[in-house]
Formats: sequence, structure tokens, C-alpha cells
Amino acid sequence: MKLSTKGRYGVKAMFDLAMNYGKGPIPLKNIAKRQQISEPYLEQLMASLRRAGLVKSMRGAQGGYMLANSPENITVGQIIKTLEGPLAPTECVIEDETTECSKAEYCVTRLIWEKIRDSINNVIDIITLQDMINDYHKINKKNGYMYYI
Amino acid sequence: MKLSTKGRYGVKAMFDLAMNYGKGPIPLKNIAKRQQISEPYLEQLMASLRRAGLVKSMRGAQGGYMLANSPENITVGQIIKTLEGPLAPTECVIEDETTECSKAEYCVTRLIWEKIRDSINNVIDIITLQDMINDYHKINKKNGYMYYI
DNA sequence: CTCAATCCCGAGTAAATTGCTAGGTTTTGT
DNA sequence: ACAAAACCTAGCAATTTACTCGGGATTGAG
Repeated sequence: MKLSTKGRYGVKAMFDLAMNYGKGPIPLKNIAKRQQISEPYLEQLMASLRRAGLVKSMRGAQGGYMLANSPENITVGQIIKTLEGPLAPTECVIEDETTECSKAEYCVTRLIWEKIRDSINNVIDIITLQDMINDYHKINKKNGYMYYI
Repeated sequence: MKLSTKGRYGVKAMFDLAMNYGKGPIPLKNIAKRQQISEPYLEQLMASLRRAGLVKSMRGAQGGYMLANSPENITVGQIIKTLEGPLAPTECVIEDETTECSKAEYCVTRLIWEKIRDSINNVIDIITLQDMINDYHKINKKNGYMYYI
């Protein structure tokens, strides 16, 4: 029951972009270096995020990536779901799945998986990139670190 | 972010044992058949559950497995954690891990993984096998099914 | 107008994990 | 004695993960 690196790297990279929101396009190379992620691998993740409409890109020299919306309008849930697929503990409780399990009506274990799914979604759909920035400032003020990871 | 079959099969098998609590040892073969799980595979899972002290076994003819405690004293969380390991979304927020990440103090993403971890644990550590039995009776009364899955 | 910086794209791949199967040994009630 | 059961160890095919690699297309700056 672990998140893969896709979800973890994705959130880090998007947080990095949020910290640089409004400063024009940020080259992938810089993000990868700051967040310590393999550059060509991160490239693939950014491609998914772009196709999902969460980031915009500018090609060519002085190009890079930027958030497609302001940090308070992008949730961690959007990022994770884009990169990992729907965040359900089992196949049978993936929301908006067309083919439902034939035993769904009387399956007791299903009720548990639904509760787990809902509790996860309640957390990640509420946290925005702006919340992360606020957390960062709080931590930073307290102990004086300057990294954003 | 899926549960593996270990966790899913484990919960099903333990629910099966809970439905048969007090009826003496239940042979693995019967559980496997009712819950539609490969018998030798389930055997491995039961071995883990036995070593964790969640079930007791009787060898020989008329032998089988039974819960080591009453259904209201066994949680879904105990079962899943035994079979899947600690239920944390990332390595860095596994509880009672000795080697902590060096960036833990100022890591903003870590705060998110902790919230996800806690929300999952709050759900599964509260649900007992007795709760599942109660759910079963509720569903069963409503629509007349007799399976327990 | 060139060129370096950048994003874009598809393929390949080693290592780990998952979900089993296979083939035995030991114990015990009837 | 014997059959039904738990117990144990090993192996293995398929899938997934976390990348790497090699090139092509754009574009701003000099």
C-alpha cells in the first residue's frame, strides 16, 4: 500500500513550481536538481501533468514549466490521481468504474475498502499547493531552513 | 496505491472465521472454497496470521483454524498490517521506524504523507470483525442473501 | 541566421514484487 | 492404520516500477 515515486516526485515538483509561481517558465533541469529527481524521468511525469492540464509548458530557450492555475486552485489529490490513477485500495471500489463487481450488493469487505478510499480522498482533495506553501513558511520561520522539499 | 491480494484475502478469511467463531476448528479447505481463494496460497497467509497471534490452529484430522480472540477484539488493521506490513503511503512515514529521513524536520511533503497514513489507520484500526458481522446481518436482513464475503 | 537551451516522444530494460504452484513432512482423530 | 488436516520450503511466470537512451522539434538570444 505504498505510493510510487510517480506520486511522490509529482507532488514535490508541483510544490517547486508553486514556490516559483508567477516567475515565468521554470526549466525542468532546475526542478530536477532542487528536488533531486532524475531529469529524464521527471520529464515523463511532467508530460502527464501537462496532458492533464495541471501545468503549461513553453518550448525553446528560456522555456520551462509553470502551473496552469494558482496554487490555491490545485490540490494534491489532482496531482496524485493524475500520476497514479484513481486512489482506491482495491479495483472494486474505483469510483466511476463502469463494470461493477457482481457481488457488490452483499459484499461486506467492500464496505471497508470504500471507507479507506473515502478517508484518503478526504485528505488529499482538501490539501492545495497553497497549503503546502503556508506549511513551508511556518516551518521555515520556526527553524530557519531555506530548502523547499 | 492498491492493497495486494494478501490483505484482501486475509480480511475475507478472517471474516469467515469470525462468522464461524465458537464452532471449533474450521479447515482451510472450507474457507478457501467459500471465499474463492487458492488453497495453498491461503495456507501461507494463515501461517503469517498464526505467527502474529491472530489465529490458532489444530493439526490432524478434524483440525483447522480458529480466531485467537473474539471478533470484537480483532481489528481489520491488525490483519492488514500483519499481511502487508505497516500501512504508510511512503517509507519515510512508517511509524516506529528507527532510521528517520534526514530532511524530516523541514520536509513539507512529509506532512501530507503523515496525514494520509493517519487517516487510513484511523479507519482500519477502528473496524473490528464484529463490526463486519453486524454489517453482514444488516445487509442480509435487507435483501435476503446468505453468502458471507 | 545560427546555436544552444529547452521541451517532446517512443522504445527498451534491469530489478523487484506479486500471486501463485509444487511437493513434500508432521500430527492427530477415528 | 489411515485419511484428513496443518506445516514447510522452494521455485517461477507475469507484471510493475523506476528508470535510461536516443533522437526530434521549438524558440529566444547574440
